[in-house]
Amino acid sequence: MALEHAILVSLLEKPGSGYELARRFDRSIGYFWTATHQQIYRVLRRMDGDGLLEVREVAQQGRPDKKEYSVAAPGRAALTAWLHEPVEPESIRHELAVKIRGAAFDEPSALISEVERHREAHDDRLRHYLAGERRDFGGPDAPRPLDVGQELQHAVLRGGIAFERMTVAWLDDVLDTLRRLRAARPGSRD
Amino acid sequence: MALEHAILVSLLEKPGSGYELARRFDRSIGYFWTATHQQIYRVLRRMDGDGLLEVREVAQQGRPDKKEYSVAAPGRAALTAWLHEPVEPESIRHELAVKIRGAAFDEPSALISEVERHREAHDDRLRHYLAGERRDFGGPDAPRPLDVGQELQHAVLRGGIAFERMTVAWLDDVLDTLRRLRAARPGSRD
DNA sequence: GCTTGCATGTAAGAGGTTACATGATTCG
DNA sequence: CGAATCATGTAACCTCTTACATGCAAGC
Repeated sequence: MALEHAILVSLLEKPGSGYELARRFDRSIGYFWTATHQQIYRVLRRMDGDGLLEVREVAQQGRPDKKEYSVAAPGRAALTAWLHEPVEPESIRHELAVKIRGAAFDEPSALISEVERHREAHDDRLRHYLAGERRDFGGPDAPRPLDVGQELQHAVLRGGIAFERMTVAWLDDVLDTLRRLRAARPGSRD
Repeated sequence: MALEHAILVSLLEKPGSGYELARRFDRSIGYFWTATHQQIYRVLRRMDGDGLLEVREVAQQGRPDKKEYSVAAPGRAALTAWLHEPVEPESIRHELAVKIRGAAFDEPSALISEVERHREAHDDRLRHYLAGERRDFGGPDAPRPLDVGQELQHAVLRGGIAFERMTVAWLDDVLDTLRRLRAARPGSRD
């Protein structure tokens, strides 16, 4: 049910339409929770039916009309209740790690280009996060004072930055390992 | 479909029953891919139906009989095909990060004990991984030579270690932030 | 006698992905 | 004139979780 809660947080930060939420789930919120527009529309309708949200039809010029959602009192109460109940620490799911272990049953060096691709993707994300940090928070050591919401958003962003940095370093380590294995068995091709 | 591939990798490393696989998914393989026994039994039956696996009924004494699965030639081919096709770099899903951003709309200090709990859980996992590394690979700088499978398993384990270490450090950072926010607003209770 | 471990499953439901569908406007 | 953006949805399908169910053996 975490999508529901992520939507509540996002709408409390700023009301918006399903379309706008879908775009946020490609960016800021999406750094730690993803969702497609189909899923978002479905959940919004359910949440509205449960009385957690308020809808306002907004007529626009030059654009289709939209439904602007905001959080109703019961929605805020639901979020508070969730914040006070413990959630289990999750384990990650990393498909690439499955591939790396699987490479032992194929040609390990054939994975090099795939791992390089992932390394670049994570490095891109890292640079993107760092740019966002400079833009929104004035760099890693923000000039205080920021408000509570900004402080917490910055703390979450620092987590994203730490994750991407760690991942890039680990994938470099994996690439070293794969190249060393290739060098040790000269019979194999890349 | 990554569960299918994780099962193929695990069965190539060592054939076993559904029950044994479920236990592996609580440990080694489970560090980067989780699955419950219900899911595993269902997928095993499907994979067997697709001809990817071989089954052998093993009678045991003092224990129920079991079905020992191993990878058939088409299963190995399916794994190889998957290894050669690119997978998309995944984004993480981190429920706790949603909570941290949501805390702006509640009492941020109320999250402290929850974050502490998660920090301890990740620290436990870290110590568990480090113990496994010493046991199975003789520590971070393994005395070479290990075989290819062990090298790759060690590389994946180093990723798990890096992830847990990064997470513990980040949660310490989050705790600092939450405590600083509490100190700045003395009216709030914990 | 009770709990834990071994071993396998069914059933229902929630959550998530992929494909398809529509229609207006703006920009190159 | 075609592609991209804004905006909302349906339908089918797959995956994953949770609850329930069974039965034997070993150890406390």
